[in-house]
Amino acid sequence: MLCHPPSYPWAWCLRKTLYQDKAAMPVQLMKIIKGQSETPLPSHLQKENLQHLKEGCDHTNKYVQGVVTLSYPLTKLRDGTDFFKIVLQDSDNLFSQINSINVLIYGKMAEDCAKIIRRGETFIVAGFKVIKLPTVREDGRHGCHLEVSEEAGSAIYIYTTPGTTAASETASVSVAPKYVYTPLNHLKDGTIVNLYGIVKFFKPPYVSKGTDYCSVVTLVDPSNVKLTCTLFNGNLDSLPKIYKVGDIVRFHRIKIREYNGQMQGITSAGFASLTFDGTVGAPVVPRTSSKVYTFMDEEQKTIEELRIWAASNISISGPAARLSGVQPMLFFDLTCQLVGKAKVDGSSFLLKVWDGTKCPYPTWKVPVEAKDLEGEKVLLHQLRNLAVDILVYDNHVQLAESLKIGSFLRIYSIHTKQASADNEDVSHIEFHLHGGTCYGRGIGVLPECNPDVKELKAFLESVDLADSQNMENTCSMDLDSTFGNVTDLELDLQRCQQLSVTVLTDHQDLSNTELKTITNSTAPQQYRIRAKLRTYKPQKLHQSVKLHCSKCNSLQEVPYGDDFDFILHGSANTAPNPELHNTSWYESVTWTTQDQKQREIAIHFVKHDEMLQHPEDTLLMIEGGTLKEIWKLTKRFKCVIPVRSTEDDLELLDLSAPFLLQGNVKYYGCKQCSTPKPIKNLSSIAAEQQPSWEPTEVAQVLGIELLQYVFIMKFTLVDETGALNAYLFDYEKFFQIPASEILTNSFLQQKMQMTMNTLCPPGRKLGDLPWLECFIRSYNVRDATKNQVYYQIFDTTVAEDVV
DNA sequence: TTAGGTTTCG
Repeated sequence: MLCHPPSYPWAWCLRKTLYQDKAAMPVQLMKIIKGQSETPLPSHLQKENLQHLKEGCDHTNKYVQGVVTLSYPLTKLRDGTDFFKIVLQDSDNLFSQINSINVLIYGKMAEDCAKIIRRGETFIVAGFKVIKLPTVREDGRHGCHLEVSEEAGSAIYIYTTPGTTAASETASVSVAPKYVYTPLNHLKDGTIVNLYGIVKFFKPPYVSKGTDYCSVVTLVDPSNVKLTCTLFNGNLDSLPKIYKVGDIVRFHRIKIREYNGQMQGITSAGFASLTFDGTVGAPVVPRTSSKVYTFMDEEQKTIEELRIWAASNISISGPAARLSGVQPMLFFDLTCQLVGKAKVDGSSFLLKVWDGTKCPYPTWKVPVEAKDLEGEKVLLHQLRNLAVDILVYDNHVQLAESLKIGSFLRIYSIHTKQASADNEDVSHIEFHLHGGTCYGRGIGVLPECNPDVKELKAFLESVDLADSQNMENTCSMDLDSTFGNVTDLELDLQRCQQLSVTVLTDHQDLSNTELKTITNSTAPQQYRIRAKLRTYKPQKLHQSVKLHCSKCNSLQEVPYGDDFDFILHGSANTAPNPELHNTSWYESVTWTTQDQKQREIAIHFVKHDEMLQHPEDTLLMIEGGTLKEIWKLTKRFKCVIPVRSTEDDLELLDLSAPFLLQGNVKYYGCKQCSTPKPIKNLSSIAAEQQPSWEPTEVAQVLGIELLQYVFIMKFTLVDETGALNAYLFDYEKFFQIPASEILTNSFLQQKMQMTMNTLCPPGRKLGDLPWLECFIRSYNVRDATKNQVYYQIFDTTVAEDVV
C-alpha cells in the first residue's frame, strides 16, 4: 500500500468530473485516507500474486495490484481501437524474480486511463485476460501480459498520490508543463537547460579514451540554429538511442558551454533523454532507458510539430543502402543481421553480416581459423554467398566483440574498397569499418521493435536459402530486383557492345590503329585507338594525385597534413614581431591562447584601398596558428597565407608547407624552382582595382613556382591484337574533375571511382568490358643503357553520360 | 577525464 506522511492534507480533490458514477464506470479513482482507501474494493475480489498468473487459469475473482512504472502514449490500432500500454511493478515483492507485468488496455478504457494515469500511481485491475508471450523475457518482467477492456468486463481502480496529481480535473483542461524547453537560438553559456532537437548528425555511442561511452549529436530546431552535444555515460543504455538522422530527441538537464565561439552541449548530472522516430505519422513512442520519465500530450504535440518542420527543412537521406546496391569506393550505412564474428588480430575484428540481398561484385573473405569463428556453422554455410565480411578496426573492436550473434545492427559509414589479390584475375570488394569516428563511423545495435528491423526480418524470412546457394559466383544476380540496379546493368551491357565510354576532343578525322601496329612502330607518333581497359594503376585512386612542376617537370607526392602540422608547430616557437604589425597594407590583430601553451597568434588582414574587405574577399596572413585554426579561417576568408616573423619582415614558412590555402585547396611551391620574394609584394595585388587573389598571381609575386595537382595513372589497354600501357596525365580534362580538389572532396572521389567502375567494371570478363576511344602519343625515354617507348593518353575525355 | 562532427590509406 502507498505510504504518505500523515501531515499531508489527504482531502485532496479527486479528478472526479468525468468519473462520478463509480458503479457505472469501469475506471475508478479511489480516495485514500490515512493510507487506506476510502472506498473499499468489491469484497469478492482477492489479490493475486504475479507469480501465480498463468494463461488459461481462472482469475475471475482476482485482482492484480502494482505501481505504474511506465506508460506509453495512447495510440490507435489499425482498426481504430484506442490502445494504451503500461508496465506495473509489484512494489510489495520488488526483489522477487518476476516483479513486473505489461498491461494492454483497449478501447474506451485505454482512452480513459491515458487521461488520468501517472507514473507512481497504484493501479488495480480485475477481469483481465492473461496472455502468454511468445518469447521468454529475461528482464524480470512476467512471461504473460494482461489484456484489459470494457468489453471483457474488466475493472480498473487507480489510487492517485497527491504529489503526482495533475492540476486538471478533467482531461480537457491542459496540464501546465513541468519542464521549460529552450529553443536552440536562446542558449546561454553556463546554463543547464531542457531542449528538443532534430538530429542532423550523430556518432553512435563508442568507447571513449576515458572511462565512458561517448556519443556526439548535432541538433537543429525550427530556429535553424545548430547545437553539437558531446554526451558521456558509463552505461551505454543511458545515451540517446538515435538510429538515424532525422530522429527527434528531448534532452533534460544538458549543460551549455561555449567552445570555439559556438555553443556546445555536454552531459551534466541528471542528464536524461528521450528519442523519437522523426517520421511524420509514425507512433510517438519514446526510446529511453529511464524507468521513469514524464511524457504528456503537450510533448506529443511538440514531437509532431517538429516532425512536420523537419520534413521540409532537413535533408533526410535517401533509401537505405543494401548489399545489392553497393558500389566500390563508397561510404554507406548498412542495416543487417550479425551471423558470425571472429577476432582477427589485436586491432581488427571480423563481422559476418547479411541483409538478404546479394552484393553484385565478388566480395572478399577474411581468412580466419574455423575455431575462431563464432556463429552457427550451418547457417554460415547456407549464407556463404549472401553474407559479407566486414573488418572493423581499432576503437570499434571492443564494441564488435560484445555483439551478440543474431542481433540486428546498423553499421555506419562502412567503406567499400576495391582491391585485387595476387591470385585473382578480377578485383573484389572489401568492406571496412575504419578506426575513428569521423562522419559518425560506428556500430549501433537496433532493437527488434525498430521498424527497419521488422522490415528486414520479414525480408530475411522470405529469402529462399536453397536458391541463393545455387548462385555461386553469379555476381550480378540480384535477389531483390526492386532495390537492384537492373537498368544500370542493361545500360552497361549496351555500352559494352557498341558505344565508347570515352570521347575524343579533337582529331576526329584520324582512323583507328590496332595496338599491335602501334607497339611495332617507332616513336614518336600519334594514334587513335579503340581498346578496352583491362586494369589500371593505382587502384587506390587517391594515390593517383601528384604535384607537378611545369618548370622542372618534376612530380612529387602531395604532403600529408601531418607534415604541415609539424611545420606549423615549429613556426609557433617564433613569436610574432610587434614591429611588423599594422602596416599601410594590412591590419593586425593578436592574442594569446588561454591554454597552458600560451600560444601567440597574429592575423594580418590585407587591406584594399586602405579598407578591410568582406571576409569572403579577404586575404589574410597568420602567425602561430594551428592546422585546425587555419582550416577554419579558410572556410570564412578568401585566402590564408601562413607566415612567421623575422627581424624585419614577414616570411613564408618552409615550402614543404602550403604557401597558400584557398577554399579546400592547399597550394604548394616547387622547392627547386622557387625563389621567395618579400611578402610585401602582395601589396601590389592588393592595390589592384579588384584583387582576385588567383593562386597563380599570388605565387608569381611571391617568387613561388606553383605546383599543380595532376592525376597520373597507368592504363593497361587491350584490343584483339595486343596490349599496351598508356599513361594518363590529367589536370582536369579527362575526368572533368579538378585534380586539386579531389583529395578534400568525397563527392568528387566517389564520382571518380564511379567513372573508373564504368571504364573498368570490377568482376567483369574481358569480353564484357566497355570500349574506350582514345588518342595516344608514343615517345622515347632514353637513359644510359637503353631507349624505351612510352605512351600517353591525350585529347580524350570521359563520355558525358558516364560522369 | 573522455570529445569538441569533417572518412581510410589496414
